[in-house]
Amino acid sequence: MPEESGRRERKKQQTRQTLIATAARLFEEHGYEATGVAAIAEAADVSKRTFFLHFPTKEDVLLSDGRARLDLALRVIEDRAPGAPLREVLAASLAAMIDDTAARDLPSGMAALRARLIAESPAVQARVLHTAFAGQARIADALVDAYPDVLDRTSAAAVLGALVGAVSAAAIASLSAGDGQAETADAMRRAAAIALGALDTLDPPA
Amino acid sequence: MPEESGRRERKKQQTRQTLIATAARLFEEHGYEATGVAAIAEAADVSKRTFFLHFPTKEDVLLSDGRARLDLALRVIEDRAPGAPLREVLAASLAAMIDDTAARDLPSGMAALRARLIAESPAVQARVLHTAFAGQARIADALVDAYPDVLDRTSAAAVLGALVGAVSAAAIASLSAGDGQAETADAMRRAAAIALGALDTLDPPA
DNA sequence: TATATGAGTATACCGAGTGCACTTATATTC
DNA sequence: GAATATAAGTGCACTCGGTATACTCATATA
Repeated sequence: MPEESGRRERKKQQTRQTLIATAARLFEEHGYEATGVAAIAEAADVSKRTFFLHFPTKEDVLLSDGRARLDLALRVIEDRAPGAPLREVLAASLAAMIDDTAARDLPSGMAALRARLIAESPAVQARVLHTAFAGQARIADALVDAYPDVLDRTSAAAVLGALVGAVSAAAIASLSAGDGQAETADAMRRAAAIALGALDTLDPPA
Repeated sequence: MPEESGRRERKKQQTRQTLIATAARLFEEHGYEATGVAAIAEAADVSKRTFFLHFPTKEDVLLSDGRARLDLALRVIEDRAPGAPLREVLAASLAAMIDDTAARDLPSGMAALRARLIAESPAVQARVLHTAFAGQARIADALVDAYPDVLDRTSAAAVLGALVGAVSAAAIASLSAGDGQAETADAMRRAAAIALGALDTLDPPA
Protein backbone atom coordinates (compact mmCIF):
# COMPACT_ATOMS: atom_id res chain seq x y z
CA MET A 1 0.00 0.00 0.00
CA PRO A 2 1.51 3.31 -1.20
CA GLU A 3 0.08 5.17 1.81
CA GLU A 4 -0.43 8.55 0.13
CA SER A 5 3.26 9.34 -0.22
CA GLY A 6 3.33 11.75 -3.13
CA ARG A 7 5.13 15.05 -3.02
CA ARG A 8 1.94 16.88 -2.13
CA GLU A 9 1.37 14.72 0.94
CA ARG A 10 5.01 15.02 1.99
CA LYS A 11 4.91 18.79 1.80
CA LYS A 12 1.69 18.83 3.78
CA GLN A 13 3.28 16.73 6.52
CA GLN A 14 6.32 18.96 6.50
CA THR A 15 4.19 22.07 6.96
CA ARG A 16 2.44 20.31 9.82
CA GLN A 17 5.69 19.31 11.52
CA THR A 18 7.11 22.80 11.08
CA LEU A 19 4.03 24.25 12.75
CA ILE A 20 4.30 21.83 15.66
CA ALA A 21 8.00 22.48 16.20
CA THR A 22 7.62 26.23 15.84
CA ALA A 23 4.69 26.35 18.24
CA ALA A 24 6.58 24.26 20.81
CA ARG A 25 9.57 26.56 20.58
CA LEU A 26 7.53 29.74 20.92
CA PHE A 27 5.47 28.35 23.80
CA GLU A 28 8.71 27.39 25.49
CA GLU A 29 10.22 30.85 24.98
CA HIS A 30 7.28 33.14 25.72
CA GLY A 31 4.60 31.01 27.36
CA TYR A 32 1.32 29.78 25.99
CA GLU A 33 -0.99 32.74 26.44
CA ALA A 34 1.59 35.20 25.17
CA THR A 35 2.04 33.28 21.92
CA GLY A 36 -0.65 34.05 19.35
CA VAL A 37 -1.58 31.82 16.45
CA ALA A 38 -0.63 34.67 14.12
CA ALA A 39 2.87 34.66 15.62
CA ILE A 40 3.23 30.90 15.20
CA ALA A 41 2.11 31.08 11.60
CA GLU A 42 4.40 34.01 10.93
CA ALA A 43 7.42 32.22 12.43
CA ALA A 44 6.60 29.06 10.46
CA ASP A 45 6.25 31.23 7.36
CA VAL A 46 2.69 30.25 6.53
CA SER A 47 -0.58 32.15 6.78
CA LYS A 48 -2.71 32.09 9.92
CA ARG A 49 -5.40 30.42 7.84
CA THR A 50 -3.04 27.54 7.10
CA PHE A 51 -2.54 26.90 10.79
CA PHE A 52 -6.24 26.27 11.19
CA LEU A 53 -6.20 24.05 8.14
CA HIS A 54 -3.96 21.68 10.12
CA PHE A 55 -5.27 22.12 13.66
CA PRO A 56 -8.84 22.81 14.70
CA THR A 57 -7.74 24.92 17.68
CA LYS A 58 -4.57 26.48 19.04
CA GLU A 59 -4.39 23.83 21.74
CA ASP A 60 -4.44 20.94 19.29
CA VAL A 61 -0.97 21.71 18.03
CA LEU A 62 0.18 20.23 21.35
CA LEU A 63 -1.89 17.06 21.02
CA SER A 64 -0.97 15.90 17.56
CA ASP A 65 0.10 12.40 18.52
CA GLY A 66 -2.84 11.62 20.75
CA ARG A 67 -4.84 10.16 17.91
CA ALA A 68 -2.12 7.68 17.02
CA ARG A 69 -2.06 6.52 20.62
CA LEU A 70 -5.80 6.06 20.59
CA ASP A 71 -5.62 3.95 17.43
CA LEU A 72 -3.01 1.81 19.16
CA ALA A 73 -5.33 1.10 22.06
CA LEU A 74 -8.27 0.36 19.78
CA ARG A 75 -6.22 -2.06 17.72
CA VAL A 76 -5.20 -4.05 20.81
CA ILE A 77 -8.87 -4.52 21.61
CA GLU A 78 -9.76 -5.42 18.06
CA ASP A 79 -6.93 -7.93 17.70
CA ARG A 80 -7.58 -9.67 21.02
CA ALA A 81 -7.25 -13.44 21.23
CA PRO A 82 -10.64 -15.14 21.12
CA GLY A 83 -11.90 -15.66 24.64
CA ALA A 84 -9.32 -13.33 26.19
CA PRO A 85 -10.65 -11.98 29.51
CA LEU A 86 -11.72 -8.35 29.69
CA ARG A 87 -9.28 -7.46 32.41
CA GLU A 88 -6.35 -8.77 30.40
CA VAL A 89 -7.32 -7.00 27.20
CA LEU A 90 -7.89 -3.76 29.02
CA ALA A 91 -4.56 -4.01 30.78
CA ALA A 92 -2.82 -4.71 27.47
CA SER A 93 -4.56 -1.83 25.76
CA LEU A 94 -3.58 0.54 28.51
CA ALA A 95 -0.03 -0.77 28.58
CA ALA A 96 0.29 -0.15 24.84
CA MET A 97 -0.60 3.49 25.34
CA ILE A 98 1.68 3.95 28.31
CA ASP A 99 4.57 2.26 26.55
CA ASP A 100 4.09 4.44 23.51
CA THR A 101 4.05 7.50 25.74
CA ALA A 102 7.26 6.35 27.42
CA ALA A 103 8.91 5.56 24.09
CA ARG A 104 7.93 8.65 22.10
CA ASP A 105 6.18 11.35 24.04
CA LEU A 106 8.32 11.54 27.15
CA PRO A 107 11.75 11.44 25.44
CA SER A 108 10.78 14.09 22.91
CA GLY A 109 10.17 16.52 25.75
CA MET A 110 6.71 17.17 24.35
CA ALA A 111 5.04 15.56 27.37
CA ALA A 112 6.97 17.73 29.79
CA LEU A 113 6.23 20.89 27.81
CA ARG A 114 2.58 19.89 27.68
CA ALA A 115 2.54 19.31 31.43
CA ARG A 116 4.01 22.77 32.02
CA LEU A 117 1.49 24.40 29.69
CA ILE A 118 -1.36 22.47 31.30
CA ALA A 119 -0.36 23.98 34.61
CA GLU A 120 -0.03 27.43 33.04
CA SER A 121 -3.14 27.64 30.91
CA PRO A 122 -6.71 26.63 31.72
CA ALA A 123 -7.44 26.55 28.00
CA VAL A 124 -4.82 23.87 27.44
CA GLN A 125 -6.02 21.99 30.47
CA ALA A 126 -9.59 22.01 29.25
CA ARG A 127 -8.64 20.87 25.77
CA VAL A 128 -6.45 18.04 27.03
CA LEU A 129 -9.22 16.81 29.27
CA HIS A 130 -11.73 17.04 26.48
CA THR A 131 -9.50 15.11 24.08
CA ALA A 132 -8.76 12.45 26.67
CA PHE A 133 -12.43 12.15 27.45
CA ALA A 134 -13.39 11.75 23.80
CA GLY A 135 -10.75 9.06 23.31
CA GLN A 136 -11.88 7.31 26.43
CA ALA A 137 -15.44 7.21 25.12
CA ARG A 138 -14.28 5.57 21.88
CA ILE A 139 -12.41 2.88 23.79
CA ALA A 140 -15.45 2.33 25.98
CA ASP A 141 -17.56 1.80 22.86
CA ALA A 142 -15.06 -0.69 21.48
CA LEU A 143 -15.13 -2.58 24.77
CA VAL A 144 -18.91 -2.76 24.84
CA ASP A 145 -18.82 -4.20 21.33
CA ALA A 146 -16.19 -6.73 22.36
CA TYR A 147 -17.79 -7.76 25.67
CA PRO A 148 -21.54 -7.18 25.32
CA ASP A 149 -22.33 -9.71 28.08
CA VAL A 150 -19.99 -8.26 30.70
CA LEU A 151 -20.33 -4.52 30.15
CA ASP A 152 -23.16 -2.11 29.51
CA ARG A 153 -22.36 1.37 28.22
CA THR A 154 -22.51 3.10 31.56
CA SER A 155 -20.28 0.57 33.33
CA ALA A 156 -17.82 0.70 30.48
CA ALA A 157 -17.74 4.48 30.74
CA ALA A 158 -17.16 4.21 34.49
CA VAL A 159 -14.32 1.70 34.13
CA LEU A 160 -12.59 3.66 31.40
CA GLY A 161 -13.14 6.89 33.29
CA ALA A 162 -11.43 5.37 36.30
CA LEU A 163 -8.47 4.09 34.28
CA VAL A 164 -7.89 7.18 32.19
CA GLY A 165 -8.55 9.46 35.13
CA ALA A 166 -6.06 7.63 37.31
CA VAL A 167 -3.30 7.45 34.71
CA SER A 168 -3.56 11.04 33.55
CA ALA A 169 -3.86 12.47 37.04
CA ALA A 170 -0.79 10.48 38.07
CA ALA A 171 1.14 11.58 35.01
CA ILE A 172 0.36 15.23 35.60
CA ALA A 173 1.11 14.99 39.31
CA SER A 174 4.41 13.27 38.62
CA LEU A 175 5.49 15.69 35.91
CA SER A 176 4.57 18.74 37.94
CA ALA A 177 6.50 17.32 40.89
CA GLY A 178 9.53 17.50 38.63
CA ASP A 179 9.99 13.76 38.23
CA GLY A 180 12.10 12.41 35.38
CA GLN A 181 10.86 10.33 32.49
CA ALA A 182 11.42 6.96 34.10
CA GLU A 183 9.67 7.99 37.31
CA THR A 184 6.73 9.39 35.38
CA ALA A 185 6.32 6.26 33.29
CA ASP A 186 6.48 4.26 36.48
CA ALA A 187 3.87 6.45 38.17
CA MET A 188 1.57 5.89 35.20
CA ARG A 189 2.01 2.13 35.42
CA ARG A 190 1.34 2.12 39.15
CA ALA A 191 -1.78 4.23 38.67
CA ALA A 192 -2.98 1.80 36.01
CA ALA A 193 -2.44 -1.09 38.41
CA ILE A 194 -4.37 0.70 41.16
CA ALA A 195 -7.27 1.45 38.87
CA LEU A 196 -7.31 -2.03 37.36
CA GLY A 197 -8.08 -3.28 40.85
CA ALA A 198 -11.46 -1.68 40.31
CA LEU A 199 -12.19 -4.18 37.59
CA ASP A 200 -12.28 -7.04 40.07
CA THR A 201 -15.70 -5.80 41.08
CA LEU A 202 -17.06 -6.58 37.64
CA ASP A 203 -14.87 -9.44 36.57
CA PRO A 204 -13.23 -11.20 39.53
CA PRO A 205 -9.83 -12.75 38.79
CA ALA A 206 -9.17 -16.42 39.51
CA MET B 1 -23.13 36.39 61.42
CA PRO B 2 -24.75 39.05 59.23
CA GLU B 3 -23.36 37.44 56.07
CA GLU B 4 -23.07 40.55 53.90
CA SER B 5 -26.80 41.14 53.52
CA GLY B 6 -27.08 44.83 52.75
CA ARG B 7 -29.07 46.19 49.88
CA ARG B 8 -25.99 46.35 47.69
CA GLU B 9 -25.24 42.68 48.16
CA ARG B 10 -28.86 41.73 47.58
CA LYS B 11 -28.96 43.63 44.30
CA LYS B 12 -25.75 41.99 43.23
CA GLN B 13 -27.16 38.54 43.89
CA GLN B 14 -30.32 39.46 42.06
CA THR B 15 -28.37 40.54 39.00
CA ARG B 16 -26.50 37.27 39.19
CA GLN B 17 -29.65 35.18 39.44
CA THR B 18 -31.27 37.11 36.60
CA LEU B 19 -28.25 36.40 34.42
CA ILE B 20 -28.34 32.68 35.25
CA ALA B 21 -32.08 32.40 34.59
CA THR B 22 -31.91 34.44 31.40
CA ALA B 23 -28.97 32.46 30.08
CA ALA B 24 -30.71 29.17 30.85
CA ARG B 25 -33.84 30.32 29.02
CA LEU B 26 -31.96 31.53 25.96
CA PHE B 27 -29.80 28.41 25.80
CA GLU B 28 -32.97 26.38 26.02
CA GLU B 29 -34.66 28.34 23.24
CA HIS B 30 -31.85 28.82 20.74
CA GLY B 31 -29.06 26.46 21.78
CA TYR B 32 -25.71 27.22 23.37
CA GLU B 33 -23.56 28.24 20.44
CA ALA B 34 -26.28 30.38 18.92
CA THR B 35 -26.65 32.42 22.12
CA GLY B 36 -24.03 35.13 22.49
CA VAL B 37 -23.01 36.73 25.75
CA ALA B 38 -24.14 40.06 24.33
CA ALA B 39 -27.62 38.64 23.79
CA ILE B 40 -27.79 37.27 27.34
CA ALA B 41 -26.71 40.60 28.79
CA GLU B 42 -29.17 42.46 26.56
CA ALA B 43 -32.06 40.20 27.59
CA ALA B 44 -31.11 40.55 31.26
CA ASP B 45 -30.90 44.33 30.73
CA VAL B 46 -27.30 44.73 31.82
CA SER B 47 -24.14 45.50 29.90
CA LYS B 48 -21.97 42.75 28.47
CA ARG B 49 -19.21 43.87 30.81
CA THR B 50 -21.45 43.16 33.78
CA PHE B 51 -21.88 39.56 32.66
CA PHE B 52 -18.13 39.05 32.90
CA LEU B 53 -18.10 40.76 36.26
CA HIS B 54 -20.18 37.85 37.56
CA PHE B 55 -18.85 34.93 35.51
CA PRO B 56 -15.31 34.44 34.26
CA THR B 57 -16.48 32.71 31.08
CA LYS B 58 -19.70 32.09 29.20
CA GLU B 59 -19.70 28.45 30.35
CA ASP B 60 -19.51 29.33 34.02
CA VAL B 61 -23.03 30.68 34.07
CA LEU B 62 -24.04 27.00 33.93
CA LEU B 63 -21.76 25.86 36.74
CA SER B 64 -22.57 28.34 39.47
CA ASP B 65 -23.22 25.77 42.19
CA GLY B 66 -20.15 23.60 41.62
CA ARG B 67 -18.06 25.42 44.19
CA ALA B 68 -20.58 24.78 46.95
CA ARG B 69 -20.44 21.07 46.17
CA LEU B 70 -16.67 21.08 46.39
CA ASP B 71 -16.77 22.80 49.79
CA LEU B 72 -19.14 20.08 50.93
CA ALA B 73 -16.66 17.36 50.01
CA LEU B 74 -13.75 19.17 51.61
CA ARG B 75 -15.67 19.66 54.83
CA VAL B 76 -16.42 15.93 55.10
CA ILE B 77 -12.69 15.23 54.96
CA GLU B 78 -11.87 17.95 57.43
CA ASP B 79 -14.52 16.87 59.91
CA ARG B 80 -13.63 13.16 59.79
CA ALA B 81 -13.68 11.12 62.98
CA PRO B 82 -10.17 10.64 64.37
CA GLY B 83 -8.74 7.41 63.02
CA ALA B 84 -11.42 7.01 60.37
CA PRO B 85 -10.08 4.86 57.52
CA LEU B 86 -9.26 6.53 54.22
CA ARG B 87 -11.64 4.42 52.24
CA GLU B 88 -14.55 5.34 54.45
CA VAL B 89 -13.84 9.06 54.45
CA LEU B 90 -13.42 9.10 50.71
CA ALA B 91 -16.66 7.22 50.19
CA ALA B 92 -18.49 9.63 52.50
CA SER B 93 -17.02 12.65 50.78
CA LEU B 94 -18.07 11.37 47.38
CA ALA B 95 -21.51 10.40 48.63
CA ALA B 96 -22.03 13.92 49.96
CA MET B 97 -21.40 15.36 46.51
CA ILE B 98 -23.57 12.85 44.71
CA ASP B 99 -26.41 13.27 47.19
CA ASP B 100 -26.25 17.04 46.83
CA THR B 101 -26.36 16.66 43.07
CA ALA B 102 -29.38 14.40 43.38
CA ALA B 103 -31.11 16.67 45.87
CA ARG B 104 -30.55 20.07 44.28
CA ASP B 105 -29.03 19.95 40.86
CA LEU B 106 -31.08 17.21 39.20
CA PRO B 107 -34.55 18.36 40.37
CA SER B 108 -33.94 21.99 39.40
CA GLY B 109 -33.68 20.95 35.78
CA MET B 110 -30.32 22.70 35.61
CA ALA B 111 -28.50 19.37 35.46
CA ALA B 112 -30.65 18.20 32.58
CA LEU B 113 -30.11 21.43 30.67
CA ARG B 114 -26.41 21.20 31.38
CA ALA B 115 -26.38 17.62 30.17
CA ARG B 116 -28.01 18.63 26.92
CA LEU B 117 -25.58 21.48 26.45
CA ILE B 118 -22.64 19.23 27.30
CA ALA B 119 -23.73 16.92 24.52
CA GLU B 120 -24.24 19.88 22.19
CA SER B 121 -21.16 21.94 22.82
CA PRO B 122 -17.54 20.86 23.20
CA ALA B 123 -16.81 24.16 24.93
CA VAL B 124 -19.25 23.33 27.71
CA GLN B 125 -17.91 19.81 27.93
CA ALA B 126 -14.37 21.06 28.23
CA ARG B 127 -15.29 23.57 30.91
CA VAL B 128 -17.18 21.00 32.96
CA LEU B 129 -14.25 18.61 32.82
CA HIS B 130 -11.88 21.39 33.74
CA THR B 131 -13.96 22.38 36.75
CA ALA B 132 -14.22 18.77 37.88
CA PHE B 133 -10.48 18.31 37.49
CA ALA B 134 -9.66 21.42 39.50
CA GLY B 135 -11.94 20.23 42.29
CA GLN B 136 -10.35 16.82 42.17
CA ALA B 137 -6.91 18.32 42.71
CA ARG B 138 -8.08 20.23 45.78
CA ILE B 139 -9.61 17.10 47.28
CA ALA B 140 -6.42 15.18 46.56
CA ASP B 141 -4.43 17.82 48.44
CA ALA B 142 -6.80 17.64 51.38
CA LEU B 143 -6.42 13.85 51.46
CA VAL B 144 -2.65 13.98 51.43
CA ASP B 145 -2.80 16.35 54.39
CA ALA B 146 -5.20 14.05 56.20
CA TYR B 147 -3.37 10.77 55.47
CA PRO B 148 0.28 11.61 55.02
CA ASP B 149 1.34 8.05 55.91
CA VAL B 150 -0.96 6.27 53.48
CA LEU B 151 -0.86 8.54 50.46
CA ASP B 152 1.81 10.41 48.56
CA ARG B 153 0.77 13.10 46.11
CA THR B 154 0.97 10.90 43.04
CA SER B 155 -1.06 8.07 44.55
CA ALA B 156 -3.64 10.53 45.82
CA ALA B 157 -3.89 12.01 42.33
CA ALA B 158 -4.33 8.54 40.88
CA VAL B 159 -7.04 7.56 43.34
CA LEU B 160 -8.96 10.79 42.93
CA GLY B 161 -8.50 10.64 39.20
CA ALA B 162 -10.04 7.19 39.18
CA LEU B 163 -13.00 8.27 41.29
CA VAL B 164 -13.80 11.52 39.56
CA GLY B 165 -13.12 10.01 36.16
CA ALA B 166 -15.45 7.10 36.83
CA VAL B 167 -18.26 9.21 38.25
CA SER B 168 -18.19 11.91 35.59
CA ALA B 169 -17.88 9.44 32.73
CA ALA B 170 -20.82 7.48 34.10
CA ALA B 171 -22.89 10.61 34.62
CA ILE B 172 -22.29 11.88 31.12
CA ALA B 173 -22.86 8.46 29.58
CA SER B 174 -26.08 8.03 31.51
CA LEU B 175 -27.39 11.49 30.71
CA SER B 176 -26.55 11.25 27.03
CA ALA B 177 -28.29 7.87 26.93
CA GLY B 178 -31.41 9.81 27.92
CA ASP B 179 -31.70 8.37 31.43
CA GLY B 180 -33.87 10.10 34.01
CA GLN B 181 -32.72 11.68 37.27
CA ALA B 182 -32.98 8.59 39.41
CA GLU B 183 -31.13 6.41 36.92
CA THR B 184 -28.36 8.98 36.56
CA ALA B 185 -27.88 9.32 40.30
CA ASP B 186 -27.79 5.55 40.53
CA ALA B 187 -25.24 5.29 37.73
CA MET B 188 -23.02 7.77 39.56
CA ARG B 189 -23.25 5.74 42.78
CA ARG B 190 -22.43 2.51 40.98
CA ALA B 191 -19.47 4.12 39.27
CA ALA B 192 -18.22 5.36 42.63
CA ALA B 193 -18.52 1.85 44.04
CA ILE B 194 -16.57 0.40 41.13
CA ALA B 195 -13.79 2.94 41.47
CA LEU B 196 -13.65 2.59 45.25
CA GLY B 197 -12.71 -1.03 44.67
CA ALA B 198 -9.43 0.36 43.44
CA LEU B 199 -8.69 1.63 46.91
CA ASP B 200 -8.39 -1.90 48.28
CA THR B 201 -4.99 -2.03 46.67
CA LEU B 202 -3.74 0.72 48.95
CA ASP B 203 -5.86 0.23 52.01
CA PRO B 204 -7.34 -3.30 52.17
CA PRO B 205 -10.73 -3.60 53.90
CA ALA B 206 -11.22 -6.01 56.78
C1' DT C 1 -23.16 65.64 55.62
C1' DA C 2 -18.86 64.19 53.64
C1' DT C 3 -16.48 60.53 51.86
C1' DA C 4 -15.19 55.92 50.44
C1' DT C 5 -16.40 51.91 48.03
C1' DG C 6 -17.87 48.87 44.72
C1' DA C 7 -21.55 47.50 41.12
C1' DG C 8 -22.53 48.62 36.74
C1' DT C 9 -21.62 51.27 32.10
C1' DA C 10 -19.71 52.77 27.40
C1' DT C 11 -16.31 52.21 24.31
C1' DA C 12 -12.49 50.66 22.14
C1' DC C 13 -9.70 46.91 21.82
C1' DC C 14 -7.33 41.95 21.32
C1' DG C 15 -7.05 37.24 19.81
C1' DA C 16 -9.24 32.79 18.36
C1' DG C 17 -11.66 30.88 14.82
C1' DT C 18 -14.62 30.97 10.18
C1' DG C 19 -16.34 32.01 5.32
C1' DC C 20 -15.13 33.05 0.90
C1' DA C 21 -12.97 33.93 -3.23
C1' DC C 22 -8.64 33.30 -4.91
C1' DT C 23 -3.75 31.39 -6.55
C1' DT C 24 -0.64 27.75 -7.31
C1' DA C 25 1.62 23.33 -7.10
C1' DT C 26 0.82 18.59 -7.69
C1' DA C 27 -1.84 14.69 -9.47
C1' DT C 28 -4.62 12.64 -13.13
C1' DT C 29 -6.54 11.91 -17.67
C1' DC C 30 -6.73 11.97 -22.57
C1' DG D 1 2.83 16.33 -23.19
C1' DA D 2 -1.08 19.36 -22.89
C1' DA D 3 -5.54 19.83 -20.53
C1' DT D 4 -7.88 19.45 -16.52
C1' DA D 5 -9.08 18.30 -11.82
C1' DT D 6 -7.80 18.56 -7.08
C1' DA D 7 -6.29 20.13 -2.83
C1' DA D 8 -2.84 23.02 -0.04
C1' DG D 9 -2.19 27.40 0.95
C1' DT D 10 -3.40 32.67 0.80
C1' DG D 11 -5.64 37.25 2.01
C1' DC D 12 -9.26 39.52 3.88
C1' DA D 13 -13.19 40.64 6.16
C1' DC D 14 -15.97 39.12 9.74
C1' DT D 15 -17.99 37.16 14.38
C1' DC D 16 -17.63 36.47 19.08
C1' DG D 17 -15.50 35.68 23.71
C1' DG D 18 -13.06 38.23 26.81
C1' DT D 19 -10.27 42.50 28.69
C1' DA D 20 -8.64 47.54 29.74
C1' DT D 21 -9.80 51.95 30.80
C1' DA D 22 -12.05 55.56 32.41
C1' DC D 23 -16.29 56.66 33.91
C1' DT D 24 -21.25 57.17 36.74
C1' DC D 25 -23.95 56.37 40.50
C1' DA D 26 -26.05 53.98 44.40
C1' DT D 27 -25.04 52.28 48.80
C1' DA D 28 -22.33 51.88 52.95
C1' DT D 29 -19.61 54.14 56.53
C1' DA D 30 -17.67 57.84 59.52
